[in-house]
Amino acid sequence: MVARDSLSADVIVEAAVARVDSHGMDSLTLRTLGEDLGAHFTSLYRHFRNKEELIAAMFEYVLRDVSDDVAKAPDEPIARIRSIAMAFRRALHRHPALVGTIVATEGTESSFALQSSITQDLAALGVPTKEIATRYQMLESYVFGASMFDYLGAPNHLKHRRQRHSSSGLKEFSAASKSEKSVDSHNEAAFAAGLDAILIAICGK
Amino acid sequence: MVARDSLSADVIVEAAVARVDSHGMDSLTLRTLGEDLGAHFTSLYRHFRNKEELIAAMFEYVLRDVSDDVAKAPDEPIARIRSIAMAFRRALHRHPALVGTIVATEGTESSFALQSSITQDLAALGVPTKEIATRYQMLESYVFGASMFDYLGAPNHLKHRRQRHSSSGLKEFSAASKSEKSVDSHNEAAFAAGLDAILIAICGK
DNA sequence: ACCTGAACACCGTTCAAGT
DNA sequence: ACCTGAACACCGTTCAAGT
Repeated sequence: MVARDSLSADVIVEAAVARVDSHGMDSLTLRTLGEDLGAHFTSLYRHFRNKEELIAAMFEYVLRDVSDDVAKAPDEPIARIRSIAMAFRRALHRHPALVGTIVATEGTESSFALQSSITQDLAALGVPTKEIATRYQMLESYVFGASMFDYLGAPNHLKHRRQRHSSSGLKEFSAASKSEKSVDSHNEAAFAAGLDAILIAICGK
Repeated sequence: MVARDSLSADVIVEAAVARVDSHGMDSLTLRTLGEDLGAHFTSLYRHFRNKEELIAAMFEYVLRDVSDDVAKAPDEPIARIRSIAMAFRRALHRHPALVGTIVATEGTESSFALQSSITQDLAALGVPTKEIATRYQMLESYVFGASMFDYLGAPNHLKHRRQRHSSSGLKEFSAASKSEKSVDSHNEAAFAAGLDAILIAICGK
């Protein structure tokens, strides 16, 4: 049905990302994806050994955006770490359903490069060598963890969070739950504030 | 096959939790669970409208442990919030595969009670009313998010994290990745330190 | 009333068959 | 060499049938 060789790993990954962006991770099946591409679903196995490998490629796809931002990050270690963390957050904010792909990855080249870079920044700040692993992990768990939690259920995460705020019945949450937009800005403000708190903790000697 | 009325919602939930504890969330299917219970898998529908409802009940099951600890929490607001957060963490540490159940829940009575309690603690500390929602969310995203990230892939999460530390090739991570036990204690130490950082940030005026 | 069994519409994955 | 089609072993869910 489809033109020969019109399928490539890149084309498939982009279609997969577009699908989860608009319909969520649950809607990603080989059959629906094949339909999006106008190809028989079994032909996807020519480019990916299995679904897990496709999902890992989707994660790499979002990491590519981050790498561009990292190149422009400032030199001062703390500002640099914050900048990298925010770049991750922005990438996931653009494709919230992709938080579900963090699961699958064993650790990619790009992620090791970032880990190495941040490790060096921490060392430059005078963090004792034996504390670096724990400090790094505080950052990693926070950035990925908070994003996972915030974006869970994408693309309906804002609707869900808003509903939860509303049905709590607490007056303190009525402003935040006014609209999906206000939920989103509260989300992002809370993330940035939490990141600053974590940064203060991990960058001290 | 099974004795009449031997099945109850509680029995099913406990069997489901036992299964995910030892074999992980992926292994939880109605068919395997029915086999564990010696019952036909379709008979589970007599107690839960669907699988999602069963998973919500599993989440409530872990919240029950937390409630006991909350009753014993100190009165001083900051210590109290820390104590509640650590109670959550401990409950999830006991059943790491249950982090996957956080997804499904819309917000349960128990969770609203905790939200209300923490909201009052923040108010007692003099946090401005209009900031409470954001502060609360910093805590919620941190506690659930970091735990989700740390325990992802349970019950093999320690093996995976250890592998990732090892294959990073960074000398700073060799001590942490010595054994699964050391990975675990680094995990928990990082969580506690991050929690303290978040607490400082959210409890200030 | 409670449990079983067959059936349905979906999955991911494999592999022989077409061109 | 590349794509298709049929088949397989699984899912969650529904519902008529047994007792």
